[in-house]
Amino acid sequence: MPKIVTEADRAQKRQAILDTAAAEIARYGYDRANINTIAEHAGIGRGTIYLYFESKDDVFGALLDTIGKAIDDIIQKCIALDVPWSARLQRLAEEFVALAEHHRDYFRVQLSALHGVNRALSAPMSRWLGISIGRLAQALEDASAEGAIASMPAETLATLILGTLDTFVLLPGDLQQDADLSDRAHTLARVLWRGMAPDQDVSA
Amino acid sequence: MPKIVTEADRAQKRQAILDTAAAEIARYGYDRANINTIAEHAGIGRGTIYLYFESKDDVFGALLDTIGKAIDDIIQKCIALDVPWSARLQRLAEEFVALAEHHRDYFRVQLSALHGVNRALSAPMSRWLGISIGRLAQALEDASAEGAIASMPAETLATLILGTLDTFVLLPGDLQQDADLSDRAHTLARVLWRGMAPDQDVSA
Amino acid sequence: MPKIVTEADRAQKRQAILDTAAAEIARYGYDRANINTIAEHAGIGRGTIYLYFESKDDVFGALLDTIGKAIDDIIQKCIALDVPWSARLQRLAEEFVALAEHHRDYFRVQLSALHGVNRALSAPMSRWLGISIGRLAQALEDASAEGAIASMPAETLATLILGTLDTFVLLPGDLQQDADLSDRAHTLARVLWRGMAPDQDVSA
Amino acid sequence: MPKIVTEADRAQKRQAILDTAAAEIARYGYDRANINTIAEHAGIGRGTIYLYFESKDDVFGALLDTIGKAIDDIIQKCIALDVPWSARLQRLAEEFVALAEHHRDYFRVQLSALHGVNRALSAPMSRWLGISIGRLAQALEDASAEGAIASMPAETLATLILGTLDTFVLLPGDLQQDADLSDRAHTLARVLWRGMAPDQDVSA
DNA sequence: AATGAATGAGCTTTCATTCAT
DNA sequence: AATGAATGAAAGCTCATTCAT
Repeated sequence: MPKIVTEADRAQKRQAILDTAAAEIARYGYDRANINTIAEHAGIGRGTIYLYFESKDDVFGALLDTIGKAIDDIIQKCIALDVPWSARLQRLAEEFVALAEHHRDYFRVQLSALHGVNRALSAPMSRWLGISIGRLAQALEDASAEGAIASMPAETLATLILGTLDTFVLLPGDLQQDADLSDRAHTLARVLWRGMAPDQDVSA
Repeated sequence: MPKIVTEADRAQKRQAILDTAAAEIARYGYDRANINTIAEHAGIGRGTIYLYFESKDDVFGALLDTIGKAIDDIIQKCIALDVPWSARLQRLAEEFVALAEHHRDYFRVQLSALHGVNRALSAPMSRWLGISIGRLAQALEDASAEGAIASMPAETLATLILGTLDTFVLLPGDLQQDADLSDRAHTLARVLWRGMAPDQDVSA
Repeated sequence: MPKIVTEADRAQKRQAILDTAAAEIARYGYDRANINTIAEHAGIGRGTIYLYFESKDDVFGALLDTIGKAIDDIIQKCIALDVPWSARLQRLAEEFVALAEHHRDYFRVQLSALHGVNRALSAPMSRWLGISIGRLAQALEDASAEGAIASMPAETLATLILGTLDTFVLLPGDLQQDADLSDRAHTLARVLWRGMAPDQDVSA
Repeated sequence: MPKIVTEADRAQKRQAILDTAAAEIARYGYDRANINTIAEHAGIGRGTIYLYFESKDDVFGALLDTIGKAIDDIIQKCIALDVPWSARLQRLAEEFVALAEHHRDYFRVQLSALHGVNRALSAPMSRWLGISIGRLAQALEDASAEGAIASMPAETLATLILGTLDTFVLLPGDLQQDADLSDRAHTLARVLWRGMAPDQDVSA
């Protein structure tokens, strides 16, 4: 009788590979992260990775999907909150910080994809970011129509917000700045809100 | 009889190598940009690069210095302007856009260094960014003391501004958004200014 | 309670594996034919093959025995026929063509063994071919003594006949020549017979 | 000043690689012949092979061209001889034997290509063989029209002759038969000639 | 007895770097 | 000073084989 491997076992191992890959990519960048090391750190054989993924690029692609989705989930959740926009921004910043604290690798990999490697690989990441930006832009447009925020080009504003958040959760660490990331997030949310609040309302 | 090569010749060839390297790295990322191709495109022999640089990493390091300095020059110039802060921000954004238009490669390489490759290589870039941020933070601190801008943690604000600018000049292109970059820069400066203006003054 | 597997079951499964292996090897050559695919096409588990054979080479060896024996059987049968040598040659060619039509894979594998792979693997095939050639040479020697064929070095003649037949049943297909294989076999037998007939008798 | 490498130097090294490759392929077959070993035996670095050839397949292709051409040259030369066909056959057999003695590897590689490896690789060899067979067939057709040989399907006869020659120069060695190859060639030519001579003339 | 997930040796290929010229 | 032919370490990937179930 064959060894029985449930779908859940497979999914779990797959995730373990992705986690290890994320750590490696975060540390060395995509090109230098190597399959041998990933396998070793994941505690599995070199060939095993190829039972779960078609190629190194496939590992990367799966990883980007996981990450892109995780970030998009945050966007979706925050813009759907039934609170004032200033609070939504606040929450958005907090959620990014939380994700960065649990999965700092995610942002490293995301930015590595956007900026560090060849075009082919940046495509999946751009796709997710495009989706998230579109989603946020739509919400901002609606808010603007209701007078909840100042009147501004929604897509530009959405790009600004998400681009800023992505960069912001990593930069302080990279630059070895020591102030607390949550405090920084608070400042960030405050500046963003003041920047986009309707003219009569800059409280926050 | 040794060929006579003036210091100016050397500097010029060195710069030519750096320019070609920037283009290659911007296109393929650091790891995939290859020395053979760089030499070929620079119109020199493969070995010649090693007369001007110690290694591929050394080329990269020199490039990052050039870029870091170019950006730092912009910061220095803009914060020294004798105009209101709202105008300085405006100018800063414009200068970034101008640099991005003349040397789009620079930002690609900068972000590739910060996010795409291994830590060792990101160090020189971080150093320059740290310098620029420190410089801007100091100016913001002074402005804050004079009441020219709202009271906020200066380093965080400086990090936010520069991080945002860096990302912002590339993201729209990457995402194939089609609005004009200058228009976007205008919006960006406006949001930033509103975000950091003293409470009584949010005009811009 | 162990599953009951009769000797006949074993033999049958063994043969199924050999047949599948023959097809794979014929299509891709020995080295590129892979055990995974063979198992899959044979409808059994990957490890099961190793219950029937020691290794990939062992599968190949067993296959070559099957093939070598099949060809040797033809030789034996044809030289034992109670008809003139011209007719025996004719029959030999027909039988080769028939085998090639039912088991084209066999000749592919045979030639792959003789010419395509390493020496170790060609040994079993050479052994069989040696046996067949020896058998045919003996018969030719006898025929020569009786004056039924021209006087010629028997081993050389036997090698010529079998070598020619082996090659001949595959070459036209490989070269995409379109004339009928049976017609070709007829011509082949005729040429061979004329070539070896006693001087006074070149009819055929 | 760059190292000066003449076209002749290049051609010579290229040929050295091909010779080594031929030996390796002859010994192990295409798939098991490996670039590492070829480089090692050729006394050059692994990467150097790739300065002369695009890939392993390219090495193989170049080799097949060399071999196919060498054999085709023999055909061309022999059928152009101004001697009776019996002598041309004799000469053909001798030339094949001579080539086999100087370049035994060639025939090994040729047959390895035809029979041992995947279709893609057998294509170039089939092409050459097709050319040679076409050439010989045409000459036989003419001879037949003039009554210099018996009336027979020319293409089939040409295939038979070349297929037989190819196989024949290797088989005795493979089978460790010890009779002299030249003697064998003589017998082969004699049988072939008797087989195809016009009816009134079977002398040789 | 049968399975197939897991393994890792071994392959082809790339490319930063060296060094004879 | 300049070159580019040569190198070999290192990477991604395949597949015969093992072994827990």
